[in-house]
Amino acid sequence: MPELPEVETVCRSLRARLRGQKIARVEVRERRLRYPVSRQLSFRLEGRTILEVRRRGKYILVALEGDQVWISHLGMSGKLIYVDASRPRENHDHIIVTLSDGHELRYHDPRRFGLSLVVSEAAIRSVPQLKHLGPEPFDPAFSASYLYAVLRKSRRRVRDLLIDQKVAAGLGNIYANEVLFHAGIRPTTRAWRLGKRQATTIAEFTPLVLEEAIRRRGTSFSDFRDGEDRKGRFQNHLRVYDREGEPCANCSSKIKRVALGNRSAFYCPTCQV
DNA sequence: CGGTGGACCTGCTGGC
DNA sequence: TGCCAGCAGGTCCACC
Repeated sequence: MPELPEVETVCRSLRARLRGQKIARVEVRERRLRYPVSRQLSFRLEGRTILEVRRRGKYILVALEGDQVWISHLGMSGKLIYVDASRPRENHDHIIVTLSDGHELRYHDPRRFGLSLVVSEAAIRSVPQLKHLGPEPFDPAFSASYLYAVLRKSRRRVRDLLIDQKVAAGLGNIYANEVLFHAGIRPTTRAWRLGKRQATTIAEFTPLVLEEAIRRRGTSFSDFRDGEDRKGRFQNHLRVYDREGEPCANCSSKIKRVALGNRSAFYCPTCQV
């Protein structure tokens, strides 16, 4: 569910709420996430003060005093929400963090595809899930020449390449499809067939689309909520994703859907070649 | 190494 | 109304 814009929205909405707070207590009610939650999670978090909240790809990093970082991934259906402690607990509230101001931070994830672990700052580089992440789309390293070099040597479909976290950290199926619409390229196109100009267009549109989605606080179909449990609004501005049969905003052709691997790709048959 | 398909989960929707 | 298949924003692994 949550791709870069959604994770960034969660981080921004939590940042001011969490900074400076002390973690009073951590209750793990369900350890069976994508990876089992360590029995030492509570011990490593309790008593520490939160310094900052940051993001890497689709991972949320909460830095704590004492050189510890609490890393969360929301999988497909996860939420990390800051709520009043009096609010009733819900099914699938797997981790409850009690804060010094009387609020709780709740990790909620029906499908349990997420992750939650604590490491030292120095160990972030060696966390298996993080160490192969590619450049952030807002980083200068995500340049036209970088992307062209990656595209030209791959026989994969361009949509598959763009959602590979080694290529661009944080891009997922929604935004890969949206970027390709703006670039005028079909998601099914083999990457090596694209030229420098097309690589440049993709490299330029990627941060623009993501920035626009962040401005609208992410895409909420059913699950996604920000750190205060509010929906995003970008679902109303999608050009192709989940719009099969609807008219293209540019040319009114019907948007098409194709299955690529196990997941859907969407495109305008007229605007995307 | 690259590509494909399935597995991990729950919940919602649409067709019959 | 009820049941069931299909599908969902992510990631990893086995297999060819």
